[in-house]
Amino acid sequence: MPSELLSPHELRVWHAFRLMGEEVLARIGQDLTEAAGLSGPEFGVLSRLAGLGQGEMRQQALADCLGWDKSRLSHQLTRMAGRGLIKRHASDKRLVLVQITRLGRKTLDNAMPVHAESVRRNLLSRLTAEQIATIVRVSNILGDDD
Amino acid sequence: MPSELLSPHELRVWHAFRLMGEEVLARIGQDLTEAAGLSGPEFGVLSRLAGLGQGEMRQQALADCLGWDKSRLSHQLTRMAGRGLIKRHASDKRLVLVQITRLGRKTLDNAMPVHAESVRRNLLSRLTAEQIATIVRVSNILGDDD
DNA sequence: TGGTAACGGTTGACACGTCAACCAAGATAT
DNA sequence: ATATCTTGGTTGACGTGTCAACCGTTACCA
Repeated sequence: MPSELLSPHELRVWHAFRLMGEEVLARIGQDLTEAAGLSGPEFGVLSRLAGLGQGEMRQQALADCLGWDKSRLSHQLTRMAGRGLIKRHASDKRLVLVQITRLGRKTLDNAMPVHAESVRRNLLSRLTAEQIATIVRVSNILGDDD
Repeated sequence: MPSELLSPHELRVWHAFRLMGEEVLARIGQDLTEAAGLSGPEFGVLSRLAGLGQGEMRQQALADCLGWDKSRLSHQLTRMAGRGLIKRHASDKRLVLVQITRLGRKTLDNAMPVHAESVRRNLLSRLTAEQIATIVRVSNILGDDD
């Protein structure tokens, strides 16, 4: 049985795991911000909105496909509406439709190639096919709720 | 040459990569908070402080070994001082010593086994030795600045 | 010696996330 | 029909992160 505390080796694995995600995410976020003026979360919202929803979507559905809770999305949308990237308008009285604006669409179109290039440069092109396969398998394993 | 945009497969890899880190980090952070009343960042600060510094350390050194910038650490320490987990006191006139308090030490001692158990349950024990080795190798590759 | 650069740290503004409380509208049960 | 639950969404408070500006102090160089 393992000791109560993490061994040096376990600690190294843990730190490696943490750093891996943080650094890559940060770099891609910076590329996005510098080249397209969009943050990571903003890019996520806009791309789902444009992709799955043809530009218009119920807030609920958007939250589900992002894996976010409603509060997080509501705050994010408030900020993005302030920047003019999306619009909210109530259809029926109790559900809200989120719509990508012309500016949002334009910014997204601009950001997509930047994002693709950054993901390839900072992640995909650095790894072998087997390493990538392991990443995907590990992600599925760790994503299970037990 | 790859198309300008990410292919469905590339997209799957990217999403898998993002989720992997976020979910595990979130779970461990929750375990820590619920069982020991400490957030992830707070745990990081306290454990470095107790480990490398015997409880007392220059702010600079602490930032370096956390991989944080001075501003981030300053904000974090302000909050933690407010909670009574650490104390700041100027030694010489221009550098600040950070010291873990009795409460900080006690909370950390309480949190360490919780942290170890959570890291094992949410990460280490779910993966094979080869998968763990790949993670560490991949982390080193992705950590390089190019 | 005087100017300037580097070091160590703080602060304020703002984006992001989480949690809990709240609210209105429908749906359900009794 | 009234009470209650669920759904969809907002809000406020607070912790976390980043960026840029700022401020003393020391070091270094002309």
